[in-house]
Amino acid sequence: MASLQEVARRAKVSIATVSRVLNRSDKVVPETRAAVEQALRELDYRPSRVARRLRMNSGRAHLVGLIIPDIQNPFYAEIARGVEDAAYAAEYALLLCNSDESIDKERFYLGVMRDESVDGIVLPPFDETDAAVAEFAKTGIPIVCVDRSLAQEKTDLVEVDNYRGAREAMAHLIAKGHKQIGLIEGRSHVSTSRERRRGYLDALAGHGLPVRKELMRAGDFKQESGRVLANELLDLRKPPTALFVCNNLMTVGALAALHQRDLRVPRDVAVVGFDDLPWAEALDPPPTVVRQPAYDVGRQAMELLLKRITEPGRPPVTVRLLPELVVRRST
Amino acid sequence: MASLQEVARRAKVSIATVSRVLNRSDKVVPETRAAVEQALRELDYRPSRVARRLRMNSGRAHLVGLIIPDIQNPFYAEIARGVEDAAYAAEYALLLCNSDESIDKERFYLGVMRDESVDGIVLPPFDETDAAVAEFAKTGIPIVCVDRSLAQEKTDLVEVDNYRGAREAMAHLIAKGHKQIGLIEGRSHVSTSRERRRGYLDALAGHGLPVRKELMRAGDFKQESGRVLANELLDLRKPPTALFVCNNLMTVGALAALHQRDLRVPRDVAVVGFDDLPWAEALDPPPTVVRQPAYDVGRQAMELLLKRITEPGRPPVTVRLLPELVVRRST
DNA sequence: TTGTACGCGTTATCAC
DNA sequence: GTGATAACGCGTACAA
Repeated sequence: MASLQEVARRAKVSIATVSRVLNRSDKVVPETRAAVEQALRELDYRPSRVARRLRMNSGRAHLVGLIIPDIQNPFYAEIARGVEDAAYAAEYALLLCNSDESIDKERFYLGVMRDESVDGIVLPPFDETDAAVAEFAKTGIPIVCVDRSLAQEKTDLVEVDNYRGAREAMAHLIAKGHKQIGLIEGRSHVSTSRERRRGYLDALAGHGLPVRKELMRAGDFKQESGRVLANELLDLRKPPTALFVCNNLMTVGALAALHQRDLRVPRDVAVVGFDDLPWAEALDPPPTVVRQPAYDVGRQAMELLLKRITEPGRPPVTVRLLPELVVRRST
Repeated sequence: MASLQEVARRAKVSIATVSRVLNRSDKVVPETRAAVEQALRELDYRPSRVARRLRMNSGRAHLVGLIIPDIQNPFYAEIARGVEDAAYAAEYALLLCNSDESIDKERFYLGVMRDESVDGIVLPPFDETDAAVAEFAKTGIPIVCVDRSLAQEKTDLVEVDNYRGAREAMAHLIAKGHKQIGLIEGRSHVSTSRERRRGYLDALAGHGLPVRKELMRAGDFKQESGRVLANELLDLRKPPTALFVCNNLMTVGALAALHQRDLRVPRDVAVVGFDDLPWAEALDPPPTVVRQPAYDVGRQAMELLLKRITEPGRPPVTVRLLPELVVRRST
């Protein structure tokens, strides 16, 4: 709780000198430096990050924000962990918020970020046209998008090659002989959904398979919608023999629906999910998934943010990481 | 980015008046109030949380810290979610940190909390004698412990009745006919470990079963130690017929070990874990666990913290929630 | 009822 | 080399 003032008094110097000892390697004669350092130790002085933040223009708060839909979703937890580790390594603290896939909550938290004068934020935008984020971008506070991209604003971005992941998933299903493949995607204005759908459609076309519109359903990334939509698909007169489900929670929901109908996976219906699941090996059956390198997404996003903070003029960069098809026993 | 200064200029009043309009319902004549409010709107004024924090003694930062071992552990993710929801409801922001069960990382982050002048923190202490937390408590910044308690300091605390949970788990196992029950606990200086071990021992004694020291192993709460210790137990000349594993990650590790040895659960070895697992129903086999109400732990902790912030003199409170034995198919 | 002025703890720019 | 001192944005005694 000791302030510069008190340290200065104890060391019988001015606060300017103390500050110099702390920050700049300005000219300070060894004796006074020693005296100051002793006072610093004796009082267990620690600079107030708050006062520092108030004084500085920006970029030195050593604080960044992370806004994600839900920390309980392992995909975002993994991203968060990547961000946090990179932040810790650079001695940055992290303001974490859960937006619940709600644009209003996201807007509220963006306000908090602004009011806290964070050095920058990391987030997956609500969708491609996210007005709250676009508006926030105008403040000049650095933004790094993860997972999902923005249509208008060009910001730093770390994403995964969703198109490729979808193509691989579909190629795998098709190689297994499936011709009627159901798609359960997320909200359709989200860039990841768009890309995965494109992969789905191109894969069908590439293998000379017809597109059946009724086999394509859009949910909201949550478990319940996976369950509901899987049931809808299975109620079709000509139901799909395989499901391509576009995120982890919806995959769990879809599997639950299959389970409840006593359908055997993969014999009756095969399933490929997007996003890996924790302890996938312990699941019944272990699901085949397109694994995203979520930890790296988070880590690299934070590193990009740090770069932008120190070098604001740098043109925005897009990092695209590769997903990986992990074949297990649901296909 | 507009400051009080600018709003005042625009409304042709002093900053004091603007501040009054914003904060206190002080006497401000309707006309000037209207003028100020218009200026506020026109400039899209938002108070700087940083400046406010610097000015105020404490308790009004609307910022709290949460330090947990690992956000990727679903138990802590659930607590975090509970804390965050309660914080959001009160318009508090959350500084989140992962301590990785490392006392040094915890100490580092406690420093950050102090430097950030948070209104309070929520955390499960490293162990009962956690010196870093004890030291932090001296700053007077409110602390609410969750999950684990402190031996010396008396702080607000939200915990689960671990003893009772352990007794129920053991009673269940014993009722199934098991007499050789292995215990895989966490670090032994942690309050939860102590209580669960006590439950294990008392259950044995209560049913007239002998204690075999070699059946009791202490790990570090992480998955790998669950695997290693399960293997050690199974390598015993007289191996246990059932395992009581004291947290979620170690349970997963233990199940993996059993799997790898091609042992059937529960036929060859039965398993009860502490902490529920996400998608437990989809696991093979769905594990019997002692479920902790983690979300409520987090929510109530945050609510306790808010109470303490507004009423610092209040004597510390302990809230003890009940766990629940969820019988599934690993026993 | 409203305005002036101070202080919160820093950093940085001047003088000396 | 070192020391005053002016910001940063806000809340609040105190004066008007």
